[in-house]
Amino acid sequence: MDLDPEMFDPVCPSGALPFQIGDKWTAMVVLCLEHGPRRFTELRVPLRAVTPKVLTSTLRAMERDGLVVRTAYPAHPPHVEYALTGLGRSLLTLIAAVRAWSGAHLPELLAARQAHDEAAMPLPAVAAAQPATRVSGSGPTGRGR
Amino acid sequence: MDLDPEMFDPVCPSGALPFQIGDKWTAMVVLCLEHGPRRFTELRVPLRAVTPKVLTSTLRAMERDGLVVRTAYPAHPPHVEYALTGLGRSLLTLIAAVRAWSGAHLPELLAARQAHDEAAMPLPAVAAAQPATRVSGSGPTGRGR
DNA sequence: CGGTATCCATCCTGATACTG
DNA sequence: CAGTATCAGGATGGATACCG
Repeated sequence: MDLDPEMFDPVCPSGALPFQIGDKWTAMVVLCLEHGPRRFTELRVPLRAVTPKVLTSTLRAMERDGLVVRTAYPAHPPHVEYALTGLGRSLLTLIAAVRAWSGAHLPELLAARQAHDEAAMPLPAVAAAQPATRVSGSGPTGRGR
Repeated sequence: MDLDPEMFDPVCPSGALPFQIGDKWTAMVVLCLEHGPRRFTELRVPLRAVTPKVLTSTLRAMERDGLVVRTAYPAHPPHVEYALTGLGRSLLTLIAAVRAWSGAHLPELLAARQAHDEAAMPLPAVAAAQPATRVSGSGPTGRGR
């Protein structure tokens, strides 16, 4: 009917963000830089001690996409600061929208997930206690990161 | 200064969406179902022939999270329809916000990326033609899905 | 039609250790 | 301090083939 085979841009599926922004750390880095520049080690604190390798690759990709600027002050010990660009700052409102959705709907999603999991895998003790109770559950559902 | 070590919820980093929603296909499935229920095979068309295995696991996870409902009509040949729930529909406005950001800023992001890549890796012919031109570029930048 | 079953290629992330 | 180098593990996405 109205499902167009070319409905989605192959470069940017669903008109969504280039995937980098949807990765594990980018949004968090943007939030960490919201109130001003931060240093490499400062960023690692709220990011639950993400390893330097991962933080480096995240920051490099963000720099490449014009979301942050890296400033190195020639000194010993080294001093490097990361700051949001205007483009990076523009993500703040979008991230706020995501957080608003989570605040409003995440509990419902989590409840649905829990109900689904419990229906598919009833407590063994209870299931065993009710001999003829039909289960009708579907197979293993597991997924979920 | 104000970077709180517990700034981010470990269950839902950055207050962002549970990761499933950020996966490769979920947002697209939501958009495909915007105007009414669709059948399994119908969904594969705009999704660029995603393999049945991947579409199945995406839909199962969405069902688990209460984003879609699956309805099977007992008939031959089989007839199964997927429809958005209220929760799934609530994602439409969020996805619209994402698309709006892309429309407004993606060109800028892509331009920054291209400029960065060209600066790091100038055309060999041009570079070779200018003997003493300093390059100063940083190392290999590659990433980018 | 609407899936499953296998196998496979990455990709991403992380732990650990070392350096200018 | 701000990274880089190496190695390893797991999850994701996909190709291909088969089934009720």
